[in-house]
Amino acid sequence: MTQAETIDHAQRAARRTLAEHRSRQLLDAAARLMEREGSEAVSMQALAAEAGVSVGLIYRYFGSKEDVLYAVIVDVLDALATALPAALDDAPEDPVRRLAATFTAYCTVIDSHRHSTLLTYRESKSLDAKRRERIKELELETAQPLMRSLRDGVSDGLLVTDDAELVAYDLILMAHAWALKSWYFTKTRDLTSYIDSQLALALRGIVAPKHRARYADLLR
Amino acid sequence: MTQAETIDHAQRAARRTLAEHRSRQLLDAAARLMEREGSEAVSMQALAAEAGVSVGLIYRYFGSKEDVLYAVIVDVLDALATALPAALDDAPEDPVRRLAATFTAYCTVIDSHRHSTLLTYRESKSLDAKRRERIKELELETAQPLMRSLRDGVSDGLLVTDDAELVAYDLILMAHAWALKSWYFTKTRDLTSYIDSQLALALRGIVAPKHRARYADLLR
Amino acid sequence: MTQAETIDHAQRAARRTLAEHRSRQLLDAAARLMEREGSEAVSMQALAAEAGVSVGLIYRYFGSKEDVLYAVIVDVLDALATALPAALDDAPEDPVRRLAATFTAYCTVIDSHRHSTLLTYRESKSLDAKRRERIKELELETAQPLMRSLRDGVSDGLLVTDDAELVAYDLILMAHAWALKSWYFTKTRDLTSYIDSQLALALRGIVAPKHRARYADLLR
Amino acid sequence: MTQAETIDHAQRAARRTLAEHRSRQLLDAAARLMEREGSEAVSMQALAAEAGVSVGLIYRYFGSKEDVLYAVIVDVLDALATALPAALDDAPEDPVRRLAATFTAYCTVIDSHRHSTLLTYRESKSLDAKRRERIKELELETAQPLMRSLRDGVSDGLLVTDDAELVAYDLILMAHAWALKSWYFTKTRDLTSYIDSQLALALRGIVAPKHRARYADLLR
DNA sequence: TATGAATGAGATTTCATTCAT
DNA sequence: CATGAATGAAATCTCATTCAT
Repeated sequence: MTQAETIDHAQRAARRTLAEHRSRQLLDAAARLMEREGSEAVSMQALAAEAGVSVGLIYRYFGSKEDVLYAVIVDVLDALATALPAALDDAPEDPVRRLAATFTAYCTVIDSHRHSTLLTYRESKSLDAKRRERIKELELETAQPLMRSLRDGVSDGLLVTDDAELVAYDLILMAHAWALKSWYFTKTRDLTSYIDSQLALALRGIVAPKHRARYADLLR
Repeated sequence: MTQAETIDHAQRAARRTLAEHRSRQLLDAAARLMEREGSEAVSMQALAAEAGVSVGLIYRYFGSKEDVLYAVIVDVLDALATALPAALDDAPEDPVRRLAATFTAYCTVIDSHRHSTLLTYRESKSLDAKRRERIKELELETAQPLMRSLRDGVSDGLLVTDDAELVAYDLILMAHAWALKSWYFTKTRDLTSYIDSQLALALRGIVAPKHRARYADLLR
Repeated sequence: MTQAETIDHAQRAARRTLAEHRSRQLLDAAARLMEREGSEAVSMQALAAEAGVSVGLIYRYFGSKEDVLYAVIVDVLDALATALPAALDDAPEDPVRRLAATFTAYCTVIDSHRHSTLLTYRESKSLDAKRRERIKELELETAQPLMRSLRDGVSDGLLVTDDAELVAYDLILMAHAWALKSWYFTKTRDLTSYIDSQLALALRGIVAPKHRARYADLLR
Repeated sequence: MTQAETIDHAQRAARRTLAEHRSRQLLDAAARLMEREGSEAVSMQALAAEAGVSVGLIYRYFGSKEDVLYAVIVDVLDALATALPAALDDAPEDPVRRLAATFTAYCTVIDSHRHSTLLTYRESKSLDAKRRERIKELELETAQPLMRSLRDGVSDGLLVTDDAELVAYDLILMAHAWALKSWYFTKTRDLTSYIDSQLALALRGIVAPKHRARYADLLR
């Protein structure tokens, strides 16, 4: 490697780092802004002001407003893609408990990205078809960890369902509902009790009768 | 009643009819528009074009764009307020079957107002606080028929749950999900099988073990 | 005169009467409306509502909104054209006292048409050149009675001025000012004391020194 | 001061200068536009076209159309607030001559802002209550220099009046009249002779009889 | 790389005017 | 003669995007 190549390499790395740093800075600003102003009124001007950069700069890192929106949404999905497997790292072997751990992690991520989650429902209209498809795909991928535990549970005879897909999606909906209907749920519950209640309800529908005693703690 | 009064009366009636006709025409156009354009591009221009009237005319029947949006959303809630009690008219006495009938009606209404339902999630941001509150109230009212059947079922020892509110809301979410995630669910299901599956799943979580046999048809 | 002609004649007269009645009704409504809403917001719709007729009907008696505006303004000028000569009917022979009587009548008419007077200043922009000219002419005509008294006073050696035109116009301005700056003048004065003060001030500038004693009452 | 700070400082100064430049450019364009179009058609489109900028840019410097209107009006009042004291700098000590100098300056400013002055009468309706109040206050302040000279003249026994406020306001009206009724006055007079005539007329009403000889030049 | 002034298309809303009844 | 529903041009304002510096 020549000296020039080394410098070039270092420069490119630095540039990539800066780019990542900027993206994060902007995404965080977007989250902060939505938290404060309510996930509406996310104009490029407002975003620039919140991030402490110029509007022009945003266009250096994102091609369009749609790009920013997309990135914010993907950010939640990325967080889920990271958090769900991580939650399983120190979870027990038991598929039902793994399912519980996954659902808990799901809800926790949604809670910390409440406004971005709303954005998924509100603004995905302004995304083009391709991106909308990609988001759907990513969302489906977040269902996989739930589905895996479910299927394992069924294989082991712990759970009973002939439609794991539907169950998984219902669980996802329950998690999303925490963001979508927080005005309702937070009136009488905090996140922990919401998770417990929903989990109990869902599990009661699928835990095999003869194993219910074993999960008494989860079924309330 | 003099002749003049009769005419006056007739005219006023005609005018009221026209007003209702126009409102309906506009609301239907809004629904159609969202159906075709994907619930984006709900501009007053587009709405006027779709309804085949002028922009100005919309403002004779609705005070603002917000008014139109609100009316579209309330329309769904009104349909629910009408359909849910109606569904119970020729439902059996059994609370569990009444619950099933209510949920079925709920899903059916949502299905026929799929795009308006999406609007509730997408555009309620552009509604002022008062209207947003009113919509929440109306939505909660749609939970009442579900809740009533649930509580009756619990009183009769047919159902077991200590959180009827949560169960009711989960059922509503499942109904809404048919609109929100139709891109996913319609891939492998039609409305009827969606209703059956969700109902089976939900009921399995709450039907008292000793009465499960009685509802074998509902629990699949 | 044939019978047909008689009927025709009677009909035409009735029609003319109706037309006059309608015009008056509308002009009065306009005045009332401006009084209440502040001489802005005089839309044809609002005018129709205030007059208790339909918008369409206004167009039967006035060709356009401009016509209505013009008629309202001319109404004030007509009132002046009637009131000023009338005020001189039972005024003394003395030119100075006739001047005082004319000014008093001028101010009184302006006071009772305060909002229409404002309209002259505010909306004459939206009148076409021809009408604007006509209004100027009519306004100049309202200056004539003042001018006549002034000139008579000068002939009789009671008044001293070589620019009766300017004095007359200043008096008109003082009268208009009661409408234009009522927010200021009404704070400390009523119409009568306003007239007295302005008259005293104006007369002190033009009454011949040797006749001042004679008008001590007017000069305060 | 570091180099960066210097640059920063310079940039901010440049920006302030640009902002002032733009405001002036827009205010001047507004005046020009009204001059040409007769103070009607002051639409944001027209203003932008006249100023040679885009509509959007106007909103960077003024929050609303009302803001622009207000600024144009305040511009005249500012010009008066500057010009009236300045006129007294090289005026003689004599209160009557100072009064004359102030009135002359007042009329001169009005003459050079004729169209903006009309705007005060025509468009103040479209200003909100707060701004309307502020304009009234500023207008009253322009009366102060006149009032001061008047009171000084009364103290010195040169002028006689028990209502300096009214006299001052009449002088202001006379100045405004040059803009309001220029169609009439400019037919036979130029600004200078208008000022002389009005001043002579006003002073004749208030100069103490025994001092009239001293101001023969002003009283004609 | 970074700025932010400038653009202009597009959105909502008003209201004078028309015309079928 | 009278109505008022319907029209649509025009006005104000916003905001994603560009570009000269």
